[in-house]
Amino acid sequence: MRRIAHLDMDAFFASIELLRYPQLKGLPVVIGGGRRKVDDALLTAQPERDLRFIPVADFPLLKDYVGRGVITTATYAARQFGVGSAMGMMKAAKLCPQAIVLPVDFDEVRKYSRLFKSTIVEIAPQMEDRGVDEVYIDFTDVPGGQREGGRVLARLIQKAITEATGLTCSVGVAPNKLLAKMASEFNKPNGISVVHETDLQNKIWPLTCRKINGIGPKADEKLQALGIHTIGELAVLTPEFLIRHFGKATGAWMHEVAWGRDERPVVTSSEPVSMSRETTFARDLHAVRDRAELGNIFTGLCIKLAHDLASKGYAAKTIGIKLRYDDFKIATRDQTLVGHTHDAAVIRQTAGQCLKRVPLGKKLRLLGVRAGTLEKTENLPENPEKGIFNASNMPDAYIKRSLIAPENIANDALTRQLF
DNA sequence: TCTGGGGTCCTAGGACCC
DNA sequence: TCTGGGGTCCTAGGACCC
Repeated sequence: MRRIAHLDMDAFFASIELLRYPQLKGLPVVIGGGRRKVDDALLTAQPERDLRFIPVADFPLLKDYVGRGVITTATYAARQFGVGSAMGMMKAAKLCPQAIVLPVDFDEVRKYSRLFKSTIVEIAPQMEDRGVDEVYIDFTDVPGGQREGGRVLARLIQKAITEATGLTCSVGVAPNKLLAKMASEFNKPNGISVVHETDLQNKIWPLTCRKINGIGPKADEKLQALGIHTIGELAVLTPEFLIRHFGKATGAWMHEVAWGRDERPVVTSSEPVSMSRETTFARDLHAVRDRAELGNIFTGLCIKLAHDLASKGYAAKTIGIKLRYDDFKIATRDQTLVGHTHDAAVIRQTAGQCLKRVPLGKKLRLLGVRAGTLEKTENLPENPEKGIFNASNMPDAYIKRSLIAPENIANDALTRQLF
């Protein structure tokens, strides 16, 4: 019988900090940043990390440090105050003034991430990576994986992870990934939950539709408008009805998941589809008035992206940009090249072409550069005509095929001058 | 005091090729 | 020459997830 586990680490980022600073145990702590700048500012301001154990309220320059940052995670003590991940840092500070703010230590997070995953793989080799703190594990063919519906193996893995890392995790075991993911939420923290097909009515159907991995705020809003709140209510609807309201693929999928059906395999390895770098500015910038600053940031992003690609051994055939305006509206443009590149100059030039096709009247909040249609560098031919482009061997007609109407390319003096 | 950064997948129209 | 259909690529936007 197929047994799939979903495992996620409990308050991963926060727990790592608590491990390092046990004196914070039981106190409300919010871990934030996301922006390197914030982290750097905090570390510069308080090189002795102990000095940072100051409540947010006593942090007069907080805004300068956290700026537009959001919370990555919060300890359970902080969550009591309604503080949660993805919340703006300043809002969290208001909700819980006694909270202590710490920056994310990404190197440390990666270290623990590798550690807990390698611990799992030694016990159960079929593991799917779902981010720094989450995995799926196929228990089906692991010795003992069927005992007590998977509970015995879950307990073994949980214990091994705690021994190796000092951290706790929650595990859900079920017939498939969909149900395993929901099950891992049932008993947090440090819990195990086993779900069988027969539990569908009593354990799954009472849950809100939002608990389904794949139903987000938009789909939920539509369902609410139709009077559907729980998964049980969703299960009653015919596929035809759902297809009428949500389209062919989504409608059919919704019906399947409401009945707890999911045949997706546990995928142990995959190739990246795209890589990107983006940054939210400390203040909104204008393409004309803040030209120099914007240009520097833009070039910096291209250089970082080129470095990411090269260091991971990939080259990209599609280069794109992403803008977020001050009103939070997003625009993207991309362009496909005749060959692949991981060269910063080529990326910068192509991304610059993209920028010419986007309205630049409004102030900008975010700028991003993206590389898509990736190929392993080692799989590309040596011949520069088809292989890897850099600034010196790039052909004049390096754009794959122009599907962009000329009138959509700004060619006025100002735009030419800018990019 | 609004709302980070890095991803995946899907849709949809038009171009283009056979 | 006309007509149509299928398949794939390119681009833009959007939903969703960690």
